[in-house]
Amino acid sequence: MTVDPTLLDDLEWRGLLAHATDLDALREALASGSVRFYVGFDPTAPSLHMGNLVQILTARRLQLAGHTPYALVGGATGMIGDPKESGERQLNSLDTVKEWVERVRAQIEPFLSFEGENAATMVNNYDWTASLSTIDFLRDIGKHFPVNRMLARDVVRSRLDAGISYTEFSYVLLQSLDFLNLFRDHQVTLQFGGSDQWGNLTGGVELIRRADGGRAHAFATPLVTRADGTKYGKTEGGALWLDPEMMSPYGFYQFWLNVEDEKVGELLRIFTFLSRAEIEALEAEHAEKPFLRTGQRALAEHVTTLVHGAAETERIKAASAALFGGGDLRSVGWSTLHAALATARPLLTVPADAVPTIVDLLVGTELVKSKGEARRAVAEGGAYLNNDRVEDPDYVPGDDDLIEDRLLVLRRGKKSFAGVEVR
RNA sequence: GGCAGGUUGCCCGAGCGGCCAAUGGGAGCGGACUGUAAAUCCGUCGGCUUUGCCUUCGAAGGUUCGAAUCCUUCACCUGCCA
Repeated sequence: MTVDPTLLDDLEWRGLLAHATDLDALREALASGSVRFYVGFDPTAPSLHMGNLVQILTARRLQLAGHTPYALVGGATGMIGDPKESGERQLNSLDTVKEWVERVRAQIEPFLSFEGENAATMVNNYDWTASLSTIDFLRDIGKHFPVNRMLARDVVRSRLDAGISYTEFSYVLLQSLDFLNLFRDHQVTLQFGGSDQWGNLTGGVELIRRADGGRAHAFATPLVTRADGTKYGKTEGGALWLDPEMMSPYGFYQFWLNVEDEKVGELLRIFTFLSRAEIEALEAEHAEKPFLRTGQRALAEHVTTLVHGAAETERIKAASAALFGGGDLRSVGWSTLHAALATARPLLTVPADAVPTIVDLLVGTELVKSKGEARRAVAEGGAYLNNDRVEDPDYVPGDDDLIEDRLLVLRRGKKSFAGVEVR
């Protein structure tokens, strides 16, 4: 298998190397042939999200460069829980973890190739962890972990006041054991993960050295944050899920389209497979004519295509054009408009002989959470019917408001649309 | 173990018997400006059958015409002394 010698430089240029063990040694290893590497995903939710996508795409980059992926789902580690600063995790039942493992597995698979010389392999750490005896675990693994070192880790230290269970404290041993097992049984010599995983990554490298005298490598990808340094999804609607049931592909596309100017270049590097030349061209164009939002459009299109496919992305682009086009909605055409609104969120159907007030429609379409909020939206001038501001909270749409006799387009603020079908 | 203090809306944090759905800041939301960006300014920010009513100020009781504010018990947290 021939490998792409420029891989590491490309990763570096894309800003994907936040931390790494000896870079020169890693460069040498990657140049000498197809390296077996692994990246793990714990089933902490029914779906992976934007943060995990960084790892998935990075794994794909390595595979495209000729290296051999082992994608690990954490059936075992998901039962324990990686310590996080905000506090102790709630343990999930075995059934829940098993279900989530399958969902996560299905989300990863489309991004990797399971054929050819460097075919990917899926593994589940439950397979080699579940049967491990406590005695063996403590003797063979635990002996290599000095508690004083474990206590010095940032996450652990940050939890010492609030408290941390022995369960979570032990997590690093399990993840390190994964690396050791894959090293022994599959000659896996590289692990990467998010920068919050750095301690766990080096834990594995160190265990391999202590237990087997082996040499392994690790690197961490950066945490993707907003321009002001806060986490994406932390404050607003929640995480950016990859599952279309948990986050509509339309909402997913809109997220990328609305990214801040100063983040576009960085995100194009991390989340697309566009070449360096292509990205630099986009950045140049964006710098010159930022109002065209060329970078955001390219970003939204490419990432949405990666996650939801080209056909879905085309539908979303058409929907976005219809809703944000700025022209007369009546000229868009019923079927296009209907599809566009349905893409944004489920349509509300109301009987023609009992059309509710604008306030009730806002609540019914879930554009607002309560009637109070709906009244406020109207008072603030943030409620629109067919792109015209509505000022009377008791307004009841009449026949003249219907587009092609059966459709109402509701809008809350600048960006949130909902369709109402009258029949 | 002793002494002192704290627990308020999404977060931080005022209030210390009626004028309190509760000051202020942040986040969020809306408007203006713009480019479905950022910054800025303005507004808004528990619910409802909305000139009023209902549920909120750690939990449960109590005092009072009336409590987030006073008393009692309980739970948790933080300082100081052992």
